[in-house]
Parts: sequence; C-alpha cells; structure tokens
Amino acid sequence: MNNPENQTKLNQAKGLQGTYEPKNFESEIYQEWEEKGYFKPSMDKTKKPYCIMMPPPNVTGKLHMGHALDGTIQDILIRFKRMQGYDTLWLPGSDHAAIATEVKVVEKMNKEEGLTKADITREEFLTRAWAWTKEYGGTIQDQQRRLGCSCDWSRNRFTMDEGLSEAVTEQFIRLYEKGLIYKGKKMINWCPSCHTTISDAEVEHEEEASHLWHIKYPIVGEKDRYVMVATTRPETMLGDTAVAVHPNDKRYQNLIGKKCILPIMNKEIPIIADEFVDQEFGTGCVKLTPSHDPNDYQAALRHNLPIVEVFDDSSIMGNLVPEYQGMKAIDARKPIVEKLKEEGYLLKIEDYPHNVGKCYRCHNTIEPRISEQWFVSMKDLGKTAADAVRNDEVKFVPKRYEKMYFNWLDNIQDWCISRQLWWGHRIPAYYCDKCGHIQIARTMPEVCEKCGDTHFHQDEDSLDTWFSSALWPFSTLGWPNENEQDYQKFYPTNVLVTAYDIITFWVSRMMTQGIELTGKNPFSDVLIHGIIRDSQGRKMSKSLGNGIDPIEVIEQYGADALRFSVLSGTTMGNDIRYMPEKLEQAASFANKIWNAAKFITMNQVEADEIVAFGKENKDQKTGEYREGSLKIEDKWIIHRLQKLITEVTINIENYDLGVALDKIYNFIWNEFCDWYIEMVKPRLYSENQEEKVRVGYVLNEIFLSSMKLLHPFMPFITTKISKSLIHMQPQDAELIISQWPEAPKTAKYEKEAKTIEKLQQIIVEIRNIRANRNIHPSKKAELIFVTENEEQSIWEAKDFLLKLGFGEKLIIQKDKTGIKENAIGILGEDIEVYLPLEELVDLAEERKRLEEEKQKLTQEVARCEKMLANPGFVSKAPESKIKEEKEKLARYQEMLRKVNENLGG
RNA sequence: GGUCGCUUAGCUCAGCUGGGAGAGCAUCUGCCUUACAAGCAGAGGGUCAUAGGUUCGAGCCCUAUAGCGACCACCA
Repeated sequence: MNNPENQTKLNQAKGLQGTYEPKNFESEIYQEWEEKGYFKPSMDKTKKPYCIMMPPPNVTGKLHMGHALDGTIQDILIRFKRMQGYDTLWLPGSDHAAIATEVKVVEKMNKEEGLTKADITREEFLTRAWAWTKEYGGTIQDQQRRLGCSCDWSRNRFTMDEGLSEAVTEQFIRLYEKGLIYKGKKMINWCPSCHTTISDAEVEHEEEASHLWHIKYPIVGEKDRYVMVATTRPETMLGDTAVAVHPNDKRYQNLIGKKCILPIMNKEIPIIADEFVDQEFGTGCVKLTPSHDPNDYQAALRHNLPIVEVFDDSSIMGNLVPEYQGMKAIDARKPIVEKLKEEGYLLKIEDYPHNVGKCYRCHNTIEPRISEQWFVSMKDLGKTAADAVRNDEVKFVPKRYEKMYFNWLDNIQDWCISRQLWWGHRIPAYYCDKCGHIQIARTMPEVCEKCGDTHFHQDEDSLDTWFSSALWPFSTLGWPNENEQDYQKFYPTNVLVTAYDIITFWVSRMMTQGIELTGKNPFSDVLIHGIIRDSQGRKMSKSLGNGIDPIEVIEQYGADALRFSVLSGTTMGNDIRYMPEKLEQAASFANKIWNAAKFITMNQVEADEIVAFGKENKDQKTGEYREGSLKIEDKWIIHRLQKLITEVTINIENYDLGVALDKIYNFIWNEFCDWYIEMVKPRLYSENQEEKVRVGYVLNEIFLSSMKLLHPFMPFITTKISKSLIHMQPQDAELIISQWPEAPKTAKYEKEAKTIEKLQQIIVEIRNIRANRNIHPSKKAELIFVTENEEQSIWEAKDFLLKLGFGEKLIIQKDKTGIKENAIGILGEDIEVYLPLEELVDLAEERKRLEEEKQKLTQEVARCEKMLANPGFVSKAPESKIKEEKEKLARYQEMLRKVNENLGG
C-alpha cells in the first residue's frame, strides 16, 4: 500500500504543474495554431463555408478595447463554427485610412524635416506614406494575435493592395457608366484643417456656446428704415446676396421686393420671400449666404441669386475686402463685428447655443462650401439596400439597429467621394490637356475621344476611404474576378460584426455597393455590439486619457481573462462598462479551471484504462452508456452537461454570447467543481481500482466537453488544459479542431438528475443547520434517512452524502423507529432526514428556530392555497403550472405538519 | 425637433415567448477540509424610476411622466 504522501507526489508528477500563469503559454499556443495552419480554410468542397470579414482597422492603428471586443466576438463565432465542422474563413486586414494617415505623415514630415505638403511632390509624399505604413502596419496584427484571433493571416489584405485598388477603379467605372457617379458643383463639407471635403456622414454636430448677432441692413432709398437680421456667423456676411423673410410675415410685407444695403460691402441686395424662413426665430429676417450655408444655398437656387464665395479653403478671399484677405474664418469674426459696431450696424448680441458641424477626424469646425466634386447618386442604391433589410434578407442583431440603418438610407443625400488628399485611391478620371474632355478609364487614355489629342492629366483628387471599404466583403476575395476560388466559396459572407457607431459609415455603404456590384447582399447577418466605456461610463478617448490598453490587460491578466471580461454578463448591442473587477473575476475563473484540471490530472489512473473504459461502456454512435456502467452522480453530471450543450449551442447561434458564457461559467464552477468533484472524491481516494477508472473517465469526459464549450471564449487555457486530459478521440488533443459537443435529443438521466437534486437540497439544508448553529466541521453526526422509495439511490450516493453532509454514518429506514425525540428533521419531497444533534444544540434556541420556520411555512401554504382558490388561475393557467402549485402546496403542508410535530415533541 | 435605448441589491450588470426577483464584486459569519484562501460553506441586502392601464397573474405587454444616454435633423 502506498503511503498518502508518496501517492500525492506521484500524482503531482503526472499532473499539470504549477499555478495558472497565462504568460507562460499563451503565445506559445498561438504560434502552434498558426504554424499548423488551423486558421486556414481547407477549401474542402464537402464542407459548408462560413466566412467573416474582419472590419479592417486603420493600418497604423493600435489595438484598443473596441477592437478587443470586436475581435473576441468574431473569434468566438469562427471557432464555434470551425468546431462544428464548417470550412471557416476569418479574413483580416487593414484600411489605409486616408485622412488619418495623411495627417499623421504630414505631421511627422513637418516635425522631422520641416517640410509641408507644398514643398514636395505627390510621389515624394507617397514614398513617405508607404514607409510609414510599412513601419507601423504590423503592430495591430501582432496585437490581434495576442488576443488569440484565429484569422487567416495568409489572406491578410490592405485596402491599397493591388487587387483591392483594381476593385476600386472597377467600381468607379461601373458606377460612372451607369450614370451613378457624376461630377458637379454643389455644397459640400469642407474641413479647413484637413484641407479636404468630407462626406455628410463624417460631420459630427456639437453644441457650442455662441452668440446671435443682430445686424441692421438699411433699406435702399428710405431714410432710417432698415431690416434687422440675426446671425450666428457674422463673418459670412461678406458673401450675402439677399435677405429673406417669410412670405406670410405681416411685419415685412411691404419690404418684399425692395433692396437693402449690405454693410461693409456697401452693396445692394434684394429682400426676398421664402417659406423656409421661420417667423418665430430671431427677427424673422435671414441674411442669405449661399456659398456657406446649405439652406441659403438651396434658397439661392430657388431665387436665382448670385453666389459669392467668402472663404477659400479656410481663409477669406481677396476679391472681397482687402483688409480681411487671408484671415481665417474665426479670426475674421472679431474685426468684422468691430467694424459693424463702429459703423453703427450692430444692434445687439445675444447668447445663443449653436449646433456646429465638426470634422470627425480632427474636430475642427466644418465650413460648408460650394465646390466641384465627384458624387455618387445614392437614392436608388439606398432604397435597394434598405429593402434588403426590410425583406429580411439581411438581419440586424439586435433588431432595433435596423432603424438607425433605415433612418440613414431613407434620407440619404448624394455621397461626395472626392478628397483633396494624396493618400488614397486616385480618381480614374483623365482630362484632355487640349479640350478638357473627361475620360474615365483604368489607365491613362492614349487618344482623346473628342479632339484626338494625346496628352492627358489625371484628376488630382483621391477617393473617400469608405469608397474602398465599401467593397471589403468581396474585394478581399478576388472581386471583380468572380471566378476566383475564394470569391466562389466564401461570398456572400455570413456575418458582419461591428459597433453601432459605424452603421452609417460602413454597413450601409457595403450594402449599397455590394448589392449594386455583385448582385448579392454581402452578408446575411449584421451583428451590432456596443462600445466599451470607462468605469464611469464615459467614452474612451485620447483627449480624456481614459483609454485602457488591451495589451496591458493581457500582460497582467491574460488574453482569456480579457475576453471573458468583455462578454460575461453583457447583452449584445448594449454598451459595456470596463470594470477591473470583471477581470479579477475572469482571472479567478481561469485559476479555478486550472486547479480543477490539476486535480483531475493529479488523480489520474492510467490513460489506457480510461480509454478502454470509454470504449467498453459508451456506444460511439448513439453516445449512450452501457447499463450499470455509471453511478447516479455520474449520470447527474452527464445530464447537466447535455442540457448545457443544448442551451449553449442555441445561445451562440442566436448571438447571445454573454448568456452562453455565463452558463458555462456556472456549470464549471458551481456544478462541476463545487458538487461533482466533491461528490466523487471518496471514490477517487478509495482503493477500488474499478471505481477510480470509472470516476477518472467521467471527470475527463465532462471536463473535456466543458473545455470545448469554453474554448471559443477562452481559447488559450482550454487548449493548454485539454492537452493534459485524456482524449477518447485523437483530434480532441487540439481543441481548436475538435468536434463541438452534441447532446442526445432525449434526456436519458432525467430521473437520476432529479434524485441528485433532491439530495443536494438536503445537503444544503444540513449545511445550513450546521452553519446557523456554528457546529465545527469535525463534529460529525449520523444521518438518518427515512424513505419508502429511494433506498437504492441513496445507498448509491452514500459516500458523498456522508462527505458533503458531514455524516459519520448513514442509516436508511422506512419509518421513524428509534429516532431520538430531539433529532432535527429535514424535509425532502418524500425523504426525511434526521440529525441526532441534540447534544450539540441549545433546545430553547432550536424551538425558536422552529417557530420561525412554522411562520414561514404557514405563509407559503396560504399563498399556494390562495392561488389555487383563484378561479381565474385555475381556469386560465396552463395545467403544468397548476400541477406545480398543487405539488408545492402538498409539500409545504407536509413540512408544516413536520414542524408542528417537532414543536409538539 | 424626430427616433431609439437605459432606469432591477451598496457598485457593475443579467433576467428567454408574462407564472413565486438573479450573478459578480462589496458587506457579515464560520472554515487553512491533501485541486484551488484568487478557495470552501453559509447570511444579510431589492415597492424591479414614477403614475395609470391590460391580465386570474406584470421586472417583462400598453399609455403617460421624470432623469440619463445615443443616433438622426438645414432652423439663421
């Protein structure tokens, strides 16, 4: 016989070593996955495809918590489907991020070389931009590896790759030829800081404390008569070409058609009537600056007013008032207001909160301007894209985000796609040097279609970044070559995962362009998640400095803990508050799993015996166990696991990832560790070899399945642990390619599970009694079970009942013969348990406790009786519910009787 | 101005098609029981924002109100 100490040492040698240290194995495991090619699809034609396109982060970006969440969700889905036997592709990549990158490169150039864009040529700039891209381009990918993302790096794409650039040109040409792209002079959003146009979607509106300046415009030819206009932007008055009033406004009827003098410019402008004017606002008179206000612009078009531009890029144009020439818009405000004041035109200044458009990149105020740009007509494209969702061809999860999508598409304006940037896809428009004729072509044309000249120059502008990102689901797969193998197999993709803040920018564009160009919806599901906020609920931002670096979190807690922390207890689509406590919980959980694994592997009998047990007792086809091969608690845990498998699989398929994760957490910790392992210890520590093998088998089987279920969520620790478990199937050694567990359709061990649950209740009761009375664990007692039906199962559970119930001896009998008067009774459904603890318990206090219990039970009985006496309930509630209530009533009545009996004795 | 979401234990959040309120953390009480003290066993703590309504029955459905938040919107 081994002495226990030696046995422990021997066991430890076989088992998992040391404590849980994610740093020690995470990168090693990732490397192995990647080297063995597990992330790549097999292209096996018999396997169904499953494909996710990773939203491409900015090429020079760093991983932030948003990416971590986004990546975790996608990785879970991909790993889940991979284990289910799909041929999975998760395609990663990065976006050239035109404005962001260009601004950074310009800044760097200015800092290091003292150069501005004007000092160098386009080519010289692009050389620097590419160098920058190459230098920082890999950072985020490495960080995604740290997170455990199982994407196919061999298919990594960049929006400015050759193939993707061709796709962009193809897109431009096709849309142009269909008449969906045009060049025109319209009002656009101009960012004076980025020196480029931006699209409507890229303008953010912010409220700013400002003023309303009231200015008087004298009426021509009438002494001392004037109109008073109210404006938030006095500096634009230089470009005023009219004053407008509402046609029905009684105050100004006699002014309509007259002219007034524009101060400073000393120019006559007409007073017109237009319905867009709000009579209630300000003075009811609006100055019209068609060149710098979208409303004014529309009004000017209606009334054929001239358009006078005030600002060029960001400063005042020279042809207006020489002394203001070259001043920035904000700087010009002061002298202009001063001047108006001096000359007596300024009547009053009111405080006024003003909604200002800001550039989403640099946050500077947007200047609306008239400019000649390239546009995509969006109306028809938008309708088709919206219809695809309305017809349920494409499903948003959660559904409420559809409204955001519809709201955008139903009110869509034409999309300004030209940018005055160098970093990006250059517009494939060529102008004849001689006649100026525009030709749209893949490469520089040779002869002008119109005049025959042979000299051309290409449009200087480049395309909006989102114009290329819109193609991401298919340009990455080889489109426009539709015969490409990847395109054939994986397009359309399955699900797009992204945060709600990008629905208008990206999701809607992918839908419109995807449907137009490929004739198919680019994905069938759109999974929308929230954004991660700081512990106070604020958005994480650079300026606040409240961002959390996921890599630091991984260093400290491990990638698995990070992944757990962003999903546990969350609902898809809701914002998530970053809570360090959540990471502690995650780390504790990982540690718990680690220790459970240690326990299992430490107490392991020979693997061969366990495998043999499995082969002998489990039908490989049906998954059913041979009669008599399992003990009752084994059947219970198997039943619980099967239930878990069924539920978790459905939860993941419905994208309820937080729910799924928490169920797995609960099962592993509260059922497997807290109950099953404890139940099984007496058998494991016994000298009965057969019993040890049996238990060893079930422990391995259940734990391995749990690891499989958990693997998509916490891939590293599950992989690490599974390697030290005993596998029935060879591919189980590599969880990433193992088969997702399946549960039989009909539960086999329902009855056994019920019995165990009953016994659990009894044990909890016993613990309660002992805890309330402060009875030390070493003080054991006899457990006397009184029952008519279940001797067999109780005898089977004898060992763990004694261990968990602190019993020293188990006695089962059909009646209460010989039970001491003051024994404490515990009431099960059809079992009663007695603890002869009278010598340990103060009988007076005991009486008090019983009185309390009596009171509670009386209440319960009354509640049940009331419910069952309710005619509405009896006639309308489902039968199962009524039955349940009846059973409860019977039980409570029985318990009450019991308590009364104890009190009486 | 329009639309949407949130309001549940001290804190952060779950709660499926309506059927006796849950988790994690925090607090309190016992336990160093040979996988784990990052643990084990217990306990306390909630008029489910407010007011109505539907229903036999409402955290859940309907209406209104309040507070917070988001998105959209051209009111100078």
